[in-house]
Amino acid sequence: MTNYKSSLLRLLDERGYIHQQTDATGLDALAATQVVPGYIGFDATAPSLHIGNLVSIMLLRRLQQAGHKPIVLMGGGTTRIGDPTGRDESRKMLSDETIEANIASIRTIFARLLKFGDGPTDAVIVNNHDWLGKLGYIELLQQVGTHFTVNRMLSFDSVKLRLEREQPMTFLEFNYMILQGYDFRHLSQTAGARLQMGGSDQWGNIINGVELGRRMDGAELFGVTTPLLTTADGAKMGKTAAGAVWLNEDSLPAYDFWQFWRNCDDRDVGKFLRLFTDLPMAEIARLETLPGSEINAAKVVLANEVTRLCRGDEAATTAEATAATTFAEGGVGADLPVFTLPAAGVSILDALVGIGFAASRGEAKRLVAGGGAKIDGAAISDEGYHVPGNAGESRISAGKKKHGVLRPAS
RNA sequence: GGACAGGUGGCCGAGUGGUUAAAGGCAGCAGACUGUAAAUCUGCCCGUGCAAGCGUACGCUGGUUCGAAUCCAGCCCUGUCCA
Repeated sequence: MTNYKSSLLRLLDERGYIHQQTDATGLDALAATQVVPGYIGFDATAPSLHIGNLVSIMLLRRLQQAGHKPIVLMGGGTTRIGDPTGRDESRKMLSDETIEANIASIRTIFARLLKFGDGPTDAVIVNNHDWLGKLGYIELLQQVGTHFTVNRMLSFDSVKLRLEREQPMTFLEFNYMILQGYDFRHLSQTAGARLQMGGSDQWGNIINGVELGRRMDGAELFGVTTPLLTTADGAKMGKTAAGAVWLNEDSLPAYDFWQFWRNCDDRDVGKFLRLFTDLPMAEIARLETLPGSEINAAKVVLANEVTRLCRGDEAATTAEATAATTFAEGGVGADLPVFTLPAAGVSILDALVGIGFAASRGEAKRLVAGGGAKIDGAAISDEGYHVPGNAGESRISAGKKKHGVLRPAS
């Protein structure tokens, strides 16, 4: 399976993007001879995509790098349904305005990672609400409904697991896979799409589209899924203390984004470098085999590269500088969160809450009691400690990784 | 519409009248050890308060009781089977 003719599959294979394919040799042959328009669908449930989506986004980037055409499908229509895959509970219904606003916000990340335009390999964005929204129910049933059997639909994991666990699944959600299948068929007709990609959990949905295209139009469509991205200790990727690792700047500051990568597990460094950076394979091979604590240098490279791609050069440079100052010198970097001290000063508890290191005063107390609260590196063990408002700038820390600046109100 | 089972803290899941802010696990936070890693060990893990305490909390509403997550009634929601 490793002797691919096409640069596309060689690239995807060596960087670890391929989990399953519908027809590896067929796709390989196609990609070796012509430009393949390929798409990935993205939900619009939040105003930003997160790290879990980054594999898919990078996959589109690789597609373009290999000389093919990426199509970004925004799920304006399907988000109104809610993908039941991997979910035990029905998703909350989102208003149309929210969905449209989310789509507008999400688009910004693609602009950084893909080249858009009118050229043959330039990326485009489409919104499936444009066609799904117009679809009549009778029309859908006639055209598409005849190609799906309920027997088969029930056999898909997304449905089967719900039923086995005796969890509710609404008819609305049950239809999700049909609409996603319809998307593929529609894009193959209107945009020449031949390939749909997605996470491994999308396998069933992708297959549906491939088969629907064949049955309705006799089209030869392909599907590729990426491995489910987990961290080395098996947890689902993309969670930090603050929640999901968002790709958009307004959802997660660049410094925190940078820190996420800097703090990754040793064992994930190589995998992440291959998936999320454009560094040459030889360089990655060198970095990931750095022995012992030298691997930290590779993590810095990883953090820099990914931050650069997703947030821009300046964000990466500043974040790295901040980290260097903060951790190596025990100082305060430009990117650290700032809490402005009132003239009268505040209690240590209010300072911790104010800067966002503790969600409540109770939590701040526990932090102090546990010895995790520090000012200028010195542990504060008295929860009644008062931070003076006129003693100059100081560094406040919660644990070893969270640092911030206490700045007097000039 | 009927019969049965169920709805507990971020999640899973114990708990059938008081000692239950609610066992245990997961996730999370902090400390030790380290390399801003992993593993391991320790502590914490609803809010408020220095504290005693107070306020909230076991689907919703009402009731029984000195006292209810636990008993009763009605309602809402979910599952299984039946119509």
